[in-house]
Amino acid sequence: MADIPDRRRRRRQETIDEIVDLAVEVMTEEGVNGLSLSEVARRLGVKPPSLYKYFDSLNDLFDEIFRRGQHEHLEVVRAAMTGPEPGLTALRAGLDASGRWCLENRAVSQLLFWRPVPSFVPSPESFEPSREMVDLQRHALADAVAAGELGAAATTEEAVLIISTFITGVLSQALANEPDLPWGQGRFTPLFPRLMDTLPTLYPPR
Amino acid sequence: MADIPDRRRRRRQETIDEIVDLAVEVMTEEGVNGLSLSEVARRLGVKPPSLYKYFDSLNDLFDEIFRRGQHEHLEVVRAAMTGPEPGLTALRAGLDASGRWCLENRAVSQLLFWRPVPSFVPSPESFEPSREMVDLQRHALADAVAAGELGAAATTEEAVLIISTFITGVLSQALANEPDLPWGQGRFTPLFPRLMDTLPTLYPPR
DNA sequence: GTCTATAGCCTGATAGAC
DNA sequence: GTCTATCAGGCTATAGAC
Repeated sequence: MADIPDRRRRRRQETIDEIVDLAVEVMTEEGVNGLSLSEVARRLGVKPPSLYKYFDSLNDLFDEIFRRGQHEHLEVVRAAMTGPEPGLTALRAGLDASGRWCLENRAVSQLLFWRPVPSFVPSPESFEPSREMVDLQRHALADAVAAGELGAAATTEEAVLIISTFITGVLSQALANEPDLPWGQGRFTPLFPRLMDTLPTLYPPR
Repeated sequence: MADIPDRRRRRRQETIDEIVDLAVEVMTEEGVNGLSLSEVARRLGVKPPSLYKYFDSLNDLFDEIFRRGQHEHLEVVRAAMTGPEPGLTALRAGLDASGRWCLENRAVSQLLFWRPVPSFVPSPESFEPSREMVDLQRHALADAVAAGELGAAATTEEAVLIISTFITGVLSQALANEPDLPWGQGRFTPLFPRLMDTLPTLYPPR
């Protein structure tokens, strides 16, 4: 009988997962702030009040989606960067994986990177993965400098910002204008490799 | 007495302008799809049904905001490009004006370039200014090639896309992370000149 | 954990008097 | 052109029975 609490907790966790998945579905179809608890309840086959046993408010649900999104995105990028040769190769692999993930998770990406819901403010701890992300890129750039792929200036704040501008620009246009095409297809995402190729001229190794 | 219809029309036009201005205010405060006719009516000091004398539906109001936004943005860019020397200088002046306008009109920019309201589909004729915009850039690039500032490859579709990626990337990050800073301040918008400087290495004149 | 019931809002839109 | 009145529905969130 001692395992009954465990089973309960597991069931509860499964329900929470299901709610989050359905919520992401709704956001994808109706827009990020088209999310409503009632619609999620409808799809879960449950009445709206029942959801309040799992989330205290709509804002809490947003926060959980945000938190999971940040975490998943970070892990995808980290995984993609650990295999390949350090430096520029790893950096490109990571950003490539980021782009792919963002287009496979459009609604969540918009929540993470566009802030389309002014009333939703992510909790401070939700930002931790985003700091780690910058660290990953900084490290890859430092490796690239050490390997002679880039000049020393590539370890500045500016370099990180320029790289994130490349990926943000490509993704923003793809999400807005070609929302149904995966990474690598269409007019915009193929620009990314071309833009990354300019890094050695922006930060020439001496 | 023959001018009474004129005065009526003028009054009507003024009211329409006022509605649009208030709607943009609401979008700025509550998010693009936080716009509601009731809130506009409240601010106009009028009951919601009265607005239906001016717009048939919320969608029509969105469309008018979209149409005006496209038009105003195009004219701002065109004006900025006609003064200076043709070629790269004009191109940079135009994009600079575009960035400035977008940050001064954040909500409208989001409506124009991010499509955060899936249920809103702009009418086809609203897209005309956007085609003209591309033409302006194409012309400037052609001038730059003729002046020997860039290589012939700068007249390709790719060049236009890369330039729009630069401005989109910078603006997306500024709008999401530094929504209160004007063009030229903060961490992101100062990257733009730096990015434009890379054009001659991307498309080297021969 | 689920439900019904409900409070207390909000919304877009229409009909018809003035 | 403005209003009142109203429809018909949406929403978040809570209280309390089962």
